[in-house]
This record gives sequence, structure tokens and C-alpha cells, in this order.
Amino acid sequence: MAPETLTPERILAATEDVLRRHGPAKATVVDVARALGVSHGSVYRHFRTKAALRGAVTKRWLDRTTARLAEVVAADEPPAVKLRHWLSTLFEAKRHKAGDDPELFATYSVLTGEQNDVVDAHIAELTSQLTAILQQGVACGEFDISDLPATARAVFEATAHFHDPVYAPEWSRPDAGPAFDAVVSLVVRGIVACRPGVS
Amino acid sequence: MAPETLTPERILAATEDVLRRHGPAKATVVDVARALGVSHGSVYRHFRTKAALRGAVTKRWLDRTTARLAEVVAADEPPAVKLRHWLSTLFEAKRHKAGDDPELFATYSVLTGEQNDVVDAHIAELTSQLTAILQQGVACGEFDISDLPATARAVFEATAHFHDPVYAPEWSRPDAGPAFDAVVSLVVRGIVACRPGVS
DNA sequence: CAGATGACAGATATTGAAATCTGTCAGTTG
DNA sequence: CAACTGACAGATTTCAATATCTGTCATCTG
Repeated sequence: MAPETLTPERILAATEDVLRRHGPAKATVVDVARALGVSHGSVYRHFRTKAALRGAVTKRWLDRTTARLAEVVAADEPPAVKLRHWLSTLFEAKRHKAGDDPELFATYSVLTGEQNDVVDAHIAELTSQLTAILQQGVACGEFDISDLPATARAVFEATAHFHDPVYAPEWSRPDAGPAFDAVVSLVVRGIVACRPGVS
Repeated sequence: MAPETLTPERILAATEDVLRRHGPAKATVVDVARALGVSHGSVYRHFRTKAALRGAVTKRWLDRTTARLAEVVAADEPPAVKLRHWLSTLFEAKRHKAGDDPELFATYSVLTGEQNDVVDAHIAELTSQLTAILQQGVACGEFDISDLPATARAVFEATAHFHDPVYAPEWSRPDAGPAFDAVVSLVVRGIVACRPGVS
């Protein structure tokens, strides 16, 4: 495993670098090969097409967020708290990415725009995590939900303003935090079981 | 008021026509003037810039939907029913526009993308209509809402999947209807006052 | 012989010169 | 004289020639 061995890992790292430097429009497979000191033919030995290479980089980027959210799902918290926690972790992760390095975020926004299958898989994973949280809430009687996956999907779509990159420009507005709280509260209230007798 | 008189109305009608024919990228002020049989200088007498002309056409397009929704606000229905009615009217209006004439819809999507002030005013009008409906619900005890405008905004944002043009491609999917129902039910449940004692 | 190369064809992107458009305004017209 | 015109400067777009890129594959190398 000498550092000179050409592996998918090394190619992906180089591709990230090239994308960071050149942006999504000008990043070419030839650039990636040059950065690695190999011919572009060698890159094509590991990734069938440029789209596949971009898809793999995109998946990597999205998986980092998925992993952090999985920790929240596994945490020991009341479901309603966990749901808020999960949604705010997702929002904060995106908001920081967009705010800290807008260019890189724009680059990955372009990539997600062209990698529909990768994004669909990512969304499926996220809604699956949401379903797990809702399931926990139903199990302990805190949530009242008839169709679990449909509701998970609805929660995800209802909060799209705070995780879909198309809304990134709005995340830096001063009222983004309150707006997020308002939507999350609305959604949580729509899920928790009614508590009769509370004045 | 002979038909030859050049009025803002006639210019807007001609602009709509040119946009329909040529699309947003190729529709020029010269085209509009030619369609009206005048010089382009005359068009500039009524609209200071091309952007202002496009903004006026965009406003007109958006106002048609606003007017239909205002009828729903004025209707005599229980607030929860009216809210569902209003949201589904908005969704159906958009879905039909997008489905019936995709090219024209794409044209207006481009226009709304560049006319931020017009769109902001449109959104302000829609949330104001929503606020009115929520207000009615609070007045008759059916809704339990603390911050009326913030909740109206939250309802609007939570249902963005079904009125924001960026999601138009998803509106023709077979599960769009059920997905809409799921989100609306979630939102309505999050607003209606708890009814203790219902088994 | 597994892995890497680089020449190649067709597709895509870049470039810069020419054409068109936007917005203005002095002058024309009814 | 109020409404319209059309020539104009600067900005933007078009177009075609040129360069670069993508993906393949026969060939090479350790």
C-alpha cells in the first residue's frame, strides 16, 4: 500500500481538491489525473465515467452529514426532543457549510443538482432515520402517527426550507432561526399525541 | 381610447405574447415594440427598464392566482376546511399551470427567479391571506395559535414543496397528491386546538 | 499479465469578432 | 406640445473557428 498506489480513495481526495480549486464547471478528469501525476486513462480504470466520479465525491460529502445525524438517532433522548435535535443538527450542518465556505457549498450544490440518484439515496437514508425517531415516539406513546414512512417524508418535506440547498441564501437572514423554530414547532405539534386535560 | 393608443395594458399583453413565443432568454424589448408596431423608444416611455416591464408581467401572472385564492379566503367555511381548501387551490393552480403548458411555466419560473421584489410582495400577500384564515380559526376557537403572522409564514414554508416552482418536476409524480395530503394534515394537526376526551 | 499509457474520434467548451440589444435623447410629427 | 421616432454609445449576445475534454482501446511496462 505505497502512497503511489492509485486507489479510488486517492482519486476521490484529488477530485475534491480539484473541485475546490477550479469549481464544478472547470474541474476536468484531466485535472484530476494531473493532480495525481497519472494519465487520465488511469482514472477511468477506477471510475467508468466523469459522472460516476462526481457522484462518488457527492456521496462522500453527503455521507458526512448522514453520519453525524445517525449519532443523534442513537442518542438517549425523549423522541420529541430527539426530533428537534435531529432537525436542528441537519439545519446547523447545512447552514455552517453554506456560511463558512460559500464557494465550496455552491460547488456541491451544483453536484447535487446533477447527481439525482445519489441525492435520492441520501434523502431515503435521511427519511429512514426520521422514521426511526418517529417509531421510537410511537412506541413510548409520545407520538400519534398512523402512516410512519409517509409522516417521516412529510416532516422532511415540511422542513425543506431549512435543508434544501436552493434555500441556502435565506439561511443567513437574521430571522432564519425563529422561522426554523416556528416550522419545527408546527410539525412537532402535528405529531405528538393529544394530552387531554392540560389547561 | 382607440385600439391604436399605446397603453401599459397593451404593452403587457404584447410582452406576454412575445414571452410565450420566444421564451424568456430571447424575448427582447425590440420584439415587443415590433409586435405593437411602434419603436422600442415608445415602450421605454411606459416602462423605465426591461426589468420593470418583466416585473409588471410577472406581477400580473402572480396576481391571477392571488385573486382566486382571495375568493377562498372570503368563502363561508369552517377555518380548518378553508385552510385545506386554500392550500389545495394553490397547489392545484400551480400544478395545472406547470402541467398544461410546461414551456410557459418554465418561462415564468425564470421571471420569478429574477424578479425578487415582485415575488416577495406576492409571498407577503399570500401569507397575509393565510393569516386571515388562521385569524378566523382562532376567533371561533378552532385553532390554537400564539404568534399569528409567524405561524402563517410557517404554514407557507412547510408547504413549499407544493407551491415553490423549484419543485414543479415533482408535482407530476403519482404520489404528489398523497404527499400533499400528508404535509397538509401534519400542518393542520399542528394548528387545531387540542380536543380533550376524544377517544 | 495487471496496471498504466497516450493517441484518437466525437462531444463539449472557449474565444473573439460581428451582430444585436438596452436605454437615452435630440429631433420629428400630428 | 404630448406622444413618438430613430440614431447612438455601451453592454450583451451570437456564431463559427479553435482548443480542450471525455471515453475507448491497442499498446506498453515492471
